[in-house]
Amino acid sequence: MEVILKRPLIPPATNSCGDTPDDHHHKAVEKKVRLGADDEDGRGGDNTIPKMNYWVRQVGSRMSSPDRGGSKPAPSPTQKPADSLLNKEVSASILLINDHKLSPVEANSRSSPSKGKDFAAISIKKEHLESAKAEMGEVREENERLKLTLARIVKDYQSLQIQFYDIVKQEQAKKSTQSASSTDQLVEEMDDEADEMQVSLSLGTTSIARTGSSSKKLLEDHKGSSGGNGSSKSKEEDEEAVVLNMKEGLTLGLDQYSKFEEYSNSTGPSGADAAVVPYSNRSPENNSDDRHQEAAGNNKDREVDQVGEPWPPSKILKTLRSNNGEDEVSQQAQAKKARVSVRARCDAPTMNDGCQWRKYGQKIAKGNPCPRAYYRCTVAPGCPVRKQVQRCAEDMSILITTYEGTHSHPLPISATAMASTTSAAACMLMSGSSTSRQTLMGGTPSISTTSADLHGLNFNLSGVLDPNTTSTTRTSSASSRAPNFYLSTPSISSSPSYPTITLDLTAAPPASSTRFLTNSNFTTSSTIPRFSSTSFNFSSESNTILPLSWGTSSTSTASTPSSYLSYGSSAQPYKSLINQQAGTHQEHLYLQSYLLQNKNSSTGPPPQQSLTETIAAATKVITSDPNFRSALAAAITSIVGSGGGGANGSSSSTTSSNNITGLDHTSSGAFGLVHNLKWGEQLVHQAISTPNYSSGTTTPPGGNTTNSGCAPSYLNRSTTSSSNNIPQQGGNFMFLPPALPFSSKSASASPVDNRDHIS
DNA sequence: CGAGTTTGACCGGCGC
DNA sequence: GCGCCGGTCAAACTCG
Repeated sequence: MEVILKRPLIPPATNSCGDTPDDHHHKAVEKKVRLGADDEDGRGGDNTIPKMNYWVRQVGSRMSSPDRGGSKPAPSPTQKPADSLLNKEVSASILLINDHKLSPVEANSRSSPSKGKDFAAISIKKEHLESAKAEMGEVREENERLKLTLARIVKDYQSLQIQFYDIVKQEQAKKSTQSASSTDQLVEEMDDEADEMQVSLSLGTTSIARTGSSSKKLLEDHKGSSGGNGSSKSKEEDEEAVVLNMKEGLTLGLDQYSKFEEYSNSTGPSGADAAVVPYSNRSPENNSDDRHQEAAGNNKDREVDQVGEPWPPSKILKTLRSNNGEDEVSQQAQAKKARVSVRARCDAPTMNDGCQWRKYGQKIAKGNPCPRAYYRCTVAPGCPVRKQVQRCAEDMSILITTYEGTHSHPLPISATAMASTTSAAACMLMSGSSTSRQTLMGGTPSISTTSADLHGLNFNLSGVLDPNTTSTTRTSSASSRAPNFYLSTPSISSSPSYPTITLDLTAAPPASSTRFLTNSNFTTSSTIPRFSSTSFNFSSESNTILPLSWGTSSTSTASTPSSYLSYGSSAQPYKSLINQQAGTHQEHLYLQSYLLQNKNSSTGPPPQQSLTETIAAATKVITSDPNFRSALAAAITSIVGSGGGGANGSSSSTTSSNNITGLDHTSSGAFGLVHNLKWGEQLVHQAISTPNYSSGTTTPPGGNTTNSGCAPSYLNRSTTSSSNNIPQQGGNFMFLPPALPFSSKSASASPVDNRDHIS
């Protein structure tokens, strides 16, 4: 499986366009195999068709991307999976034809004017056609080979997993004669092992709900059998569940952290009898269960278990300890308390990350004159995610936002970047990062500090200190001197009970810092909402801080006091997804394009970069953790595809629509894909039902209407710019008009925080 | 009037 | 046991 997933990640040799026929070859094969996997799934669930459309759309976008001059319309949104597969065949041929720059029709039509002169050309074109056909045949052959390989691997995996569960069952049957607690422990261990087994396989967009529920179902079955009533669940059912589970795991997603939480939930107050709550079916009340354990006895009357029975906090802990053992408790507690801290220069009260937050408290923390504000996610009731916002004591321009928890709801697209980044960081934090460091260092272990020069940014995995303490200031000053992108590990954190990973966005390489200061007045066609500025200062050394306009407004709202994020104000808020699809055709550009971009940065105007890419790069580093590397690889590759767009931008050295197109493709595509990977099923759900978000903030004290809150500039790009630059490719996604527009009023702009500026 | 913010009080964890 | 501290609650308040 992994071979298939990793396949497109192999950076092929690129031509001047950063794309190769071989590149196409890989993509076509990979996508087709992907479809084949879905076909084998054979269930045709709700998530299947959108996935198909997604892949089909990718091919379609390639066909008609502007720089390729294709014109074939993409398949219809209602295209069925079988048609999609058929379309793959057609697409492969078209792709190959595109590689040779001419379609057969073009070859015929253009050959008429001067026949004698063009005779050689025609023959050449015929040769191209022949070679294209030959390549098509190769693609088909390799497709078949890969399908066979996939089938064989699936089969092997099935048999292995069946054997595994048989062994587990046998052991369980033995141990069932012993104490019940030991049985539970075995089941937990089995759960762990099963989850571990799935890490490499459960790359599933499907996932959280179905994989989780099915595995839980399996575990329930085992539990039931251990209790003496297991005969009701046959082995065949178990195996079926295993197979189902495994097949679902073929898709790509990032659900480990969520799974971890779910797992935690399943080991809740009632121990082995805990109700299993599928992730997607969690009600807010169920979600509040997270808080039960997270709080671990924090507050008085809110401890209600899933059947409504009150559980005193102490009892929860006691039960947890008795059922799972101290280690597991601590592990869960750690997982619950994993935090991701984002440091960024931001003049606005809070960093607008696309989510809605409600402030529920404020406290003066020790060692920092600036109060720390506590926010709770209000996108969905009961969402356990909290964030703390505090200004750095030494540098008031640095805003430290610490996220905790995982969203229990589909996220607005504008929020997916930060959410995926923080989630990935939390995953890395919880899964251990030593190996990832090695990976980054090309196999050289480095405990204290590891850096990777990626995308022109220096990434440091270092023992940076907890941002929530005074030691953060040392980090800040350090980052000021050494423009590194810090990903701190909790190993040296001064608050060991809260392992925190820090994404330090305050620093940038001096040589390229100007790129982050680019004032991106995109001049596009008049209908496109224009950003007055999407600049974002990452440089802590240069004090040339441009006015930040995170929550930039569209042309229609530019004169209004409140500024809106483009996501909400855009007429077609979901087009970013389309861009995403269109943009992923450059996913193979990977690192080279960025390196190229860096090389070219001195010769041309600075390319448009944004926090998008920085966060994306951070995600890259974060997810280099082996547990998630394979799952995230595609996402990161896509993210780096934004570098491809940037590279194009640097070469074209304009802010023309083409350039913007590249940015749109890539930035939105990057995070859209991340989102798609991580919340794959939710993505579809989102595209259909997620309410429109206008998460802009209120006007800051300065009265700058475009300077509203720190929001990554990609939030603007990914949405506003997509109005008419990107061909829609027939729209394989169904984008319904937002039914529930969120208020544009900020939930996070706080006068208190404004006071921070004064102080 | 509802939604969001403010702010003093309260609680639990932790170190001494 | 006591005090400190981080985190949270909830009534009062503000604002649109």
